[in-house]
Amino acid sequence: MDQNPAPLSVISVIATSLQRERRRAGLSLAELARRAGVAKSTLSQLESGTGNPSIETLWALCVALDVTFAQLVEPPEPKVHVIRADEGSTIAAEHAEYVAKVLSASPPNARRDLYLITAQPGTVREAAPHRSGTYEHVVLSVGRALVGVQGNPVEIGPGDYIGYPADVPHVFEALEPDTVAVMVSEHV
Amino acid sequence: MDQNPAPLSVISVIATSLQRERRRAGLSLAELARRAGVAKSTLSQLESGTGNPSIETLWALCVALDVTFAQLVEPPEPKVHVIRADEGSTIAAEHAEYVAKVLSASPPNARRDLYLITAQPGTVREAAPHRSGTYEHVVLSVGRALVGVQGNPVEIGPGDYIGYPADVPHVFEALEPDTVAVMVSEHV
DNA sequence: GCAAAACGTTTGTCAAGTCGAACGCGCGTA
DNA sequence: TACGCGCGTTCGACTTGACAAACGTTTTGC
Repeated sequence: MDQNPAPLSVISVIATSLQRERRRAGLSLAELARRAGVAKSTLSQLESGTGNPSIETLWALCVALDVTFAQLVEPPEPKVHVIRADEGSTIAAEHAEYVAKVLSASPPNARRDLYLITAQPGTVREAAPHRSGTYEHVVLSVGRALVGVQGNPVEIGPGDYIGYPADVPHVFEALEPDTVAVMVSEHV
Repeated sequence: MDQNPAPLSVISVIATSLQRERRRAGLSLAELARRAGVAKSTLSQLESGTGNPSIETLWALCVALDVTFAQLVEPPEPKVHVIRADEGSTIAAEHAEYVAKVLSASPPNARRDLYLITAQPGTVREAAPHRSGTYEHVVLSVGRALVGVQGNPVEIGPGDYIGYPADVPHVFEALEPDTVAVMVSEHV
């Protein structure tokens, strides 16, 4: 039932993240333990990958370190990445009237995806609701479009921004040829 | 030792989130417990706000529910939001040669910010490194620009995308008048 | 209408996390 | 050199979470 990449490594990820964030904050193990209100022995075990912290313990450490929960459980991976306008894999709809290019997906723990959308008028793209907690941001670059939740879309033009919950039916309808937009789809 | 706003509420948030996501998935308490490999008594206690789950337990539930960690610890708040091209607060640099408009900030637990950038040629915007783990995505809409880490920027044009770590010095230099770009700044 | 099953809760036992204290280590100082 | 301080680790006792089993309740099916 587990094909996930990190069943028990969650602990080791937290171990390294904890140490990384603690040092970034310039705190000693004892000092952080004091501020978070946990025993330094506990913190020592966590950073060494031993043990399986409770939520309250981890939360106290998050608060003391001023970091988010996700910062401790998701490993980083920073690299410069360029995708030219004529490169990248595109996700075409039925016709070539709606083309979405994935610029930056968010594996493995989904968070947000970044798309470049090129759409033609004449067809309405009705998207089924995505998973709960999904929210989409759209910035229109070229053209005009009707965007938003189904039944109450908003017309936007170049430079306009719209954000809307995407866990309900929503639409994207180009009103001019070669309408281009940048879309960020994120999971809460 | 706890003055934080949510010492035990973390548990209650998880309790409600857990039940919400479980029902959204159409699973019974016993069924979810079976899939996640945890005792249903444990799950029952968690959903009732009793107890303080360990990371491994919560992780198993996240995997079984196919949700992210953040989905269980952060309450949602979905609303449609529109910012017209001539609206919104802008962050101007020295002159009017670089204008960044905040489209979507990410309070309170910083995650990602969404900007619309309008820049003029002639000045190089050199940004100091942001907090560790920050990564920026840029999609160019109009014009041309040199973007990327300092010392090794990349020239991009309309439709081009570039992502780069922003916890090191980086630059944004417009090469044409009225260069427009969408930028997503996110914290890992 | 009753038996069988499923659901969610409660209880008791065992394992494990948390804590405080003691320990070894390195460093600055008298 | 010896002392004191802070660091991070290890050890024993206590507390608590995870589990399996039994419970009462509701729903399904014969």
